Amino acid sequence: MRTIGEAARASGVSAKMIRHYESIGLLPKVQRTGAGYRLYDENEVHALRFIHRARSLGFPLETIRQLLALWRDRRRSSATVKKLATAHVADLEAKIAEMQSMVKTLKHLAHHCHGDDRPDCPILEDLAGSDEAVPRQRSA
Amino acid sequence: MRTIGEAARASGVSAKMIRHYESIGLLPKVQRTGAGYRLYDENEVHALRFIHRARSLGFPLETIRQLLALWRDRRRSSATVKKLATAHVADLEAKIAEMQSMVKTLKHLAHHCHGDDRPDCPILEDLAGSDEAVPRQRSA
DNA sequence: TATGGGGCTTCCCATGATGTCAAGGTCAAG
DNA sequence: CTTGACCTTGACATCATGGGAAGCCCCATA
Repeated sequence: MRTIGEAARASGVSAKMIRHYESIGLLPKVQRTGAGYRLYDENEVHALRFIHRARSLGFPLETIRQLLALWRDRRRSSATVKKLATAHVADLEAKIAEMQSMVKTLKHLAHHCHGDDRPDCPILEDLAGSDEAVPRQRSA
Repeated sequence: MRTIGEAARASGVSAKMIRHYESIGLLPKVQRTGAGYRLYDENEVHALRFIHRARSLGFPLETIRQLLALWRDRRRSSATVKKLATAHVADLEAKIAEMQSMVKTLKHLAHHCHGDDRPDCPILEDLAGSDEAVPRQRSA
């Protein structure tokens, strides 16, 4: 039986987050000492490590909730787990693609920016709407 | 002069966000009608478009604040702008690398997961700490 | 002119995951 | 008994955005 601080150190999840996970029902309420201190046994610390690892792979807490349930369910099908993982991979890849597109654009713009004392800058021109830059009050 | 809804449609920034940007001082307070309706002129809509574009490139609002100031400063140096952009690119690339590492691990795990009715699943094994899975109460 | 619909106002709450800070109780060692 | 480390809860911050409620305003149409 460990206190929350010990469980935090043993799992890599901060005490703050352990309490938070409990408050949102990701973890069950654990035993308490007479003074109200939380006490964690080996199984609970193991679940914390599970969460920590899942977070490090970017899984959102809601998915981790499902993963934990599957982990505990001896009758689970690996297909269910795999679906969650591949869906997460798709999410990640979508975000990566979006960011790569940003990087591409930004690098292109930065490449054409002198980066000296002069004020002229293709980056600002792009942001300002290069193809429509400061239209002199198009009477609309 | 446009109302907030018109400015939103013209800029791509939601009315909700326009108000928010004003409240955090990203945008100056604009003119109001007698009834309290905000009114936007062409310059202000232009600034909104600027923000919209910058957000689409992933710039955080604090950086956009600086970019707006530079945009308005005729005595700016393009070097300053370029620094902001390249720093942002570095941020993006760091996040991309992190996510790519997640994807790599997840794909590897998923590849070895049967994805059928059986419960055995390398993904869960990894999360559970494959190399240390359920240590029978290591008396610590 | 009355009424309705749509737009505007402000304010509060929620998201997702985490952190910081504060005020107070507790425990163990000295 | 004091001190310091640890625990408790709760509020607030981050970052950018959305949703919704309550209420006022404006215009068009019947």
